[in-house]
Amino acid sequence: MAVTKQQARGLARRQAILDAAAELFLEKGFERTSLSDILERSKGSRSTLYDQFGGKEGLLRAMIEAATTRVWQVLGLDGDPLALSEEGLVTLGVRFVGATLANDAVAIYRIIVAEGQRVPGLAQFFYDAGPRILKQHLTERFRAALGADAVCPHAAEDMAQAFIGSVLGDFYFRKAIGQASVWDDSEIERHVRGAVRIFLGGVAWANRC
Amino acid sequence: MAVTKQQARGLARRQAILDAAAELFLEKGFERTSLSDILERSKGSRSTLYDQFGGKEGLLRAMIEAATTRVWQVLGLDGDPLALSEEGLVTLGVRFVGATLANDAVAIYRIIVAEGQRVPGLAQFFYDAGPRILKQHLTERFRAALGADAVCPHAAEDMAQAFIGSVLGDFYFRKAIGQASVWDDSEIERHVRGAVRIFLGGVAWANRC
DNA sequence: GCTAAACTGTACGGTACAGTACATTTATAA
DNA sequence: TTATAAATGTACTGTACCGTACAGTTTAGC
Repeated sequence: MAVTKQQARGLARRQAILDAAAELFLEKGFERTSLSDILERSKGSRSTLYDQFGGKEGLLRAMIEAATTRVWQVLGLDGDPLALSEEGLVTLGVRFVGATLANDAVAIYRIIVAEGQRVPGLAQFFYDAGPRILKQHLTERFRAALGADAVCPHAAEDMAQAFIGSVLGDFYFRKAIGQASVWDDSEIERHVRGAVRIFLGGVAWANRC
Repeated sequence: MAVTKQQARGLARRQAILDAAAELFLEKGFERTSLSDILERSKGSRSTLYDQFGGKEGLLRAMIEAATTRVWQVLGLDGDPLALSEEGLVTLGVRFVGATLANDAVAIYRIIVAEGQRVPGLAQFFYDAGPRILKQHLTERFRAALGADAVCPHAAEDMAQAFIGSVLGDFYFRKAIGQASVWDDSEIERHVRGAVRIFLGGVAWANRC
């Protein structure tokens, strides 16, 4: 067989440590989580951790790679054709904002902000596996929606960027610093609608109540 | 006299410690800066530091309050009347993006992201003294530009938020995680112009090259 | 010159924690 | 059954660093 039972046993312990690390890192941050915390929760042994990950930083890398993929694929927008209508974009925007503000996603971002400078490749991986893919995805859908009307080469990308930025507003900024962790759904929708109106029709449209 | 020479001497030492702390915290982050580092650079004494600030966390508070004010007042936009023209908004946007991406400002944000959860009031102070004031300022200027045309009560605020969000794009997000620390000015301007066009005329206008 | 405030310098207790070493136990394969 | 691979448990080392104590020195005010 491809994976022997002994190897499977190793993988199981690896996963248990990884799960505990993910919980604790996301909960308390990287610096403030000790290896003993992780070993206590995973029922694993110090030696196993070093055998599998080489140390605390290796564990961080492994955890970020797993968690980033997991958290951001929730944002994988379905392939429905994108209509450039107010209702369509408001629905999309509300879903996008909600998923982006998910606690786990923001917690990973916090860790990357704190450790990304120091750990080579961490920020790059995170960005490529998360936000970058999302932006590309949205760009493609805007390009399709524009269809033959598209003239300017950057138009679809600019649109995706403007849509993301204006719909998110400063919600993400504030959530990252731990301010007002939960917003009212209706407040988010109201904001998204305002942004979508500007996005669709420009400043003049923003004035419609 | 209001301040005796002895008190002045105290204030000078306080400032020296504060300056050194600001440099080191912004350079290496809060957790990774030791009091010994700060004392070495400020030529101060451990006892003085504890007399003046009560400890490492008190020093952080004092440093954040000083630095936030300093860094964000650079963004204090002048009071020129705001014209809702492409060129006017592009100029404003480029200046705004440049100031927001200043190394010191982003470094403070990183510290707040890392420590804001744990130190009560820190994030609140930062947000109120920085981003919040800026948003209010911009909202007022949009309200004035709209003048009597304004009908919807939230219009000016929505506009300010959408403008900030779309003009910033993901530059701030990326800079915060330490990715691509410097962008070409022309790239920023190109992006800002794309955002401004959408902002002014909606999606349809984004297609003009 | 005397007094008091402010600052200096250094030493040390206590603690937390990453990483290593190694003897022991458990599970798998032959 | 026996050999081997994998995981465990624990103890230990070395280090970093916050916070405190305290004796000594500089500086200002009268």
